[in-house]
Amino acid sequence: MSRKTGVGIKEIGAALGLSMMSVSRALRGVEGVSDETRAAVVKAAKRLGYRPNRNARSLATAHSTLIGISLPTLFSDVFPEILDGMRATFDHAGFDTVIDTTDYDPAREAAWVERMLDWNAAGVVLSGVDHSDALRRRLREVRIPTLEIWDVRDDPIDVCVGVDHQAAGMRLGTHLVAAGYRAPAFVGVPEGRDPRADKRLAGLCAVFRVAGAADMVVERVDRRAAFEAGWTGTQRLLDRTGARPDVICYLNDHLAFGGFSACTQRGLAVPDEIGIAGFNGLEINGVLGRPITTIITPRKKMGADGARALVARIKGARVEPCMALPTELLAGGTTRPPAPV
Amino acid sequence: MSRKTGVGIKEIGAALGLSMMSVSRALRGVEGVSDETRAAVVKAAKRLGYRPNRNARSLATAHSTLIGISLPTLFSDVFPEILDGMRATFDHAGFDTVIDTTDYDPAREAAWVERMLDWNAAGVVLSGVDHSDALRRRLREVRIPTLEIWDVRDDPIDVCVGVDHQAAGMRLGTHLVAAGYRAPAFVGVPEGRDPRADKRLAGLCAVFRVAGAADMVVERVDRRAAFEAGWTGTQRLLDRTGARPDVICYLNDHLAFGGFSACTQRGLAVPDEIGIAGFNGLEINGVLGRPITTIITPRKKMGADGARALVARIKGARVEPCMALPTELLAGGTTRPPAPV
DNA sequence: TTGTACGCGTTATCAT
DNA sequence: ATGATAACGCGTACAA
Repeated sequence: MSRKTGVGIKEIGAALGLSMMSVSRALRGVEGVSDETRAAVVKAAKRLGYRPNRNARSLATAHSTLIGISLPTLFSDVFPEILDGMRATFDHAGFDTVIDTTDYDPAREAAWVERMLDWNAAGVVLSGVDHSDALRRRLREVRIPTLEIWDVRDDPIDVCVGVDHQAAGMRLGTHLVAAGYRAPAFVGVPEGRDPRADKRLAGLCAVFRVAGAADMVVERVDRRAAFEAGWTGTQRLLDRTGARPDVICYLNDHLAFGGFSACTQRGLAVPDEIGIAGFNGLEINGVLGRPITTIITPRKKMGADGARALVARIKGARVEPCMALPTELLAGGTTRPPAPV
Repeated sequence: MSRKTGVGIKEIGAALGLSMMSVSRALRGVEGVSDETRAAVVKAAKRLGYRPNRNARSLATAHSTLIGISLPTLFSDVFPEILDGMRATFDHAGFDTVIDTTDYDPAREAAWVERMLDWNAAGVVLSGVDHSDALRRRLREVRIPTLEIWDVRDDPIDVCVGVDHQAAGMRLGTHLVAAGYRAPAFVGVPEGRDPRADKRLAGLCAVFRVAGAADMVVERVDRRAAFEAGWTGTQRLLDRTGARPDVICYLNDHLAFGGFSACTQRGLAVPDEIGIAGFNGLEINGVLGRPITTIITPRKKMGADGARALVARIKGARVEPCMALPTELLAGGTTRPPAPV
């Protein structure tokens, strides 16, 4: 239609008898305008209710202030917390953030990256570090600053900030082994759906294997609802003939709480008959009489650090390509204390 | 800079000896191109890796496929669920969604609306129906399709889809009064922060007042973390000299669980010594041995219905301006059953 | 069916 | 310090 949108630079210029360029310069705060004309322009812009047209600006400059953030899900507070950490930094630096959720679908993630590129995004944030070669190549080709958050690897697409999930799994496993557990089980989502959880599971398995424990029994539940997934997975696990785990590890604390609830409802004493361990250190843990044994991850700091790194990359600075943040073991009341040495 | 971005319509035309318009028509799927040229164009576009420039398109058409969604917070799963309901519809209709969180700050919401207008957004979604007159006027002035979600009022800015929070509060109150409770308390966030919670509280107060109950005791906690807010608020409430509530209502089920936990830790028997009631019907309720008495809200359906309404408005259709969705009372195990008549 | 001319609002470049 | 001109990539209107 080529319809006019409203008050533009042209109108301001007309009202003041100035060229569009002077107005543009004045508004952007760049050099080359006298203080008085700048003041006049700013005043007129305010009076006329001028609003810059971002599309036109992006078209002219071939870049935008958009940062696209791809998250698998917004449930369970984990990614909202990471987001919380990123947002302040991005806002402060003048970027607009666009969030998309992929529901753990790589195809959706790839499609979303293309859409962001269509918008001339300034940068993108992906969750995790497991992406197809095609996507990795594509992002490097177009040289768009890219942050991979929540997980780490030595060769990120551009920069990554997260925690070492396999190491976290090993750390938890070591603690459980020290407590004398030898028949571990794991309740999570279908394999491949959450690569981070798979890595943590791998870490657990490795430690228990070394300790000569029984093989890890794994129960996978395909549900979005975390508490219910933990509850259902635990019921199914304990219904299995021959499954006699002495400790159950969960994808995260919400699943663990669901599992804890299921165990209690079955009359199993925690931690005497069965141990329960989660992951993340979610806030529900702060109100439980018996805190869940877990690994605390610095989600907010991760978001803040990641955002800072991405902004630096956008500005052309070099930054450490891989930042692994420390985690903390919380020895809760849902597992036995480690045996004294 | 005026730098070229990549392969555009021009390049495709040049490669095929066609005018830009034929290429544009072919790519957009509009009439006026022979099937063979269209096929050739599509093939060439794919081969050359053509990607449309959304900024240019928006600039030319004075509208975009962007839908801006403003949410107060992404914690506690409530808004993620509403979002979940909206997303599928918007995606299917070809819209890109941009999410922003305001942390319950009206100023942030207003600023975000302006940014969306700068991007020529196709429509906006606001949370709740309590917005400043200035914002209401502004949105109506620019005639942008606007959905207000989660709450209802007779005169929305454009359309609203939600539940009647005061009625929900009254419904819960009626149930509690029938169960014999006469000394109510409420634990929530500072007044004005969550207008929906304030309305529910008003509904509760009205019902208890009519029943001749003691004045509602209100404890407000300023915390983002829901479980902990409920826990802390309950401790503070019960530490007050003279506060002897027989039932505590909470802003939502997560706060209620925190409160339940606090009561249990203080040795109070639920529901015999004290009743606990929440709101929303969050999924944690599905794993508790003693489900929390609550009002179940249809959050996913709300999102879906709302998105459909907004898409209809964007397409110029008239729709019912106010859609109030039904809620459901869940008589859980944290309150006494209603006395028999 | 296809092409030409121009505009969308802004910024870059080169002049004055 | 300020202005004129062209360009960003695409779509509309109208002509051929």
